[in-house]
Amino acid sequence: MFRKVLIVDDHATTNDAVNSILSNLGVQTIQKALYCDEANLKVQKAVLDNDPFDLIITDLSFKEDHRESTLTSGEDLVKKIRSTFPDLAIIVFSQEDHFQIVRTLVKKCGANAYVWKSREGNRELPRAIEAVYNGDLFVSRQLERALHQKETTEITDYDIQLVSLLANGYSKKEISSFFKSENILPSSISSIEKRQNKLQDQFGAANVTHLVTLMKDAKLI
Amino acid sequence: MFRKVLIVDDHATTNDAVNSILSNLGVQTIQKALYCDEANLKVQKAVLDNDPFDLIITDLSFKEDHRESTLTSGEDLVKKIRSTFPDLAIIVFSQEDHFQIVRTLVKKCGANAYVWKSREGNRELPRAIEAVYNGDLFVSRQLERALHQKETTEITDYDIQLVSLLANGYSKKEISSFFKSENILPSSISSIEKRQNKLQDQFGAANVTHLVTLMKDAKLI
DNA sequence: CAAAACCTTACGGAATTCCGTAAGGCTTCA
DNA sequence: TGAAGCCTTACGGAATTCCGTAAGGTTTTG
Repeated sequence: MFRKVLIVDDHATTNDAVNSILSNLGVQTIQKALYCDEANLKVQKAVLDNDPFDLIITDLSFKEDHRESTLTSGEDLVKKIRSTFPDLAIIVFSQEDHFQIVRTLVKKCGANAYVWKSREGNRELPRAIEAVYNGDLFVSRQLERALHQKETTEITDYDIQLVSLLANGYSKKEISSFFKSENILPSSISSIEKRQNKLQDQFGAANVTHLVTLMKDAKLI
Repeated sequence: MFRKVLIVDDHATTNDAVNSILSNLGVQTIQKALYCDEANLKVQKAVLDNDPFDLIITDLSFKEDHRESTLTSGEDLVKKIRSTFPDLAIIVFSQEDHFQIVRTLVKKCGANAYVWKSREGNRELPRAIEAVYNGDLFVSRQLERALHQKETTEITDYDIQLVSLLANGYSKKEISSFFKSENILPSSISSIEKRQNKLQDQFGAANVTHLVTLMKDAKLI
């Protein structure tokens, strides 16, 4: 079983519950961090002390507070840990359930498991810990389709960036200029308009404001 | 101390942690509900059995699932319980922290306490339970200003309804017609335009799409 | 290799939004 | 009681978006 585990969550209730699960599994050393920078520091310090963590269980969303942060989300933390410590096992334990987020965390950011903080979360987390310890990938049953189903109308990073810019108040003219300056293709106003129309059809949105609403509800932006 | 308590939360980890806190406080009977309709049913059944609950601790947001629901949020549940059982103590235990939501839950919906699921949530919850048992109102220290500070540029229900309609893809023309048909004043296109401009200034939004984004981020819509 | 399909870009007209000004009514204050 | 301030509504012009069509290039398919 894992020897030394770090729990990263800013909800004390979650920390206590995960602590119990780890104790029941026989994990010897359990530490906690309440925000991402603290977690990153603890991981680095542990390596310097020649007593590294071998598992991290982290949430994705953290409450912003007065601290200056370089890592503001669980996703940032997962990326950072994966790039710095390629062998450190990472379990994401979050209530976020959108397929795009799951796919990103597991396929792009390199998490070893994604456990949905659902009603069955307490039962799935021990299973995820065992699976990851055995070298297996684990994703909550309800979210497995996120990794397998190939959607014919996939949302691309370009789409997300485009709608994010629209959501942040930029006009299509301004976005076109920005894309041209950043060498992001396609960059014409017409193309942006057509891509937006495509997304509106896909989401059944009446206009761009509605599209932004639907994509925020789906947590794509 | 409270005799019989119902915990309403769809996160098993939270349920377990709150369960521990209540046991430590000497609460004899603790039951759980994973969604709002289940909670409402349990409360009604307990009254019929002549063994009612005297406290409910509930989250606000619940994951939608396949069930047909009449109560889809903690706010719905709080309103329902307060209108049906005026003396049943209600504690809201949520990670939602926007002042408007706190004000609504406590002042309009009649919750006896609002505890923020923050890093100090585990320490504040026992204090909230004691305070409510003693007949006092309790709100997490960081959110107390929600009840006291009188904002000069308060967001009204009209504003929220207006922006919700904009967010859902309706044009100002359509909204004007809708307001006229529902006898909601003011209802002219000009007034709607001016009210939207006022909100855009207030939030520092570049356009209506940006306003919707900022108000969703603030969880006002 | 050629045709079909799709993407990018441009264009123009209709529709809507943005922006500022103005008039009348209501509320507040001196 | 009257003036000042604010709100609601209307109006018009400028700017932007919406919508459809078209041309050229690229990719896919037979």
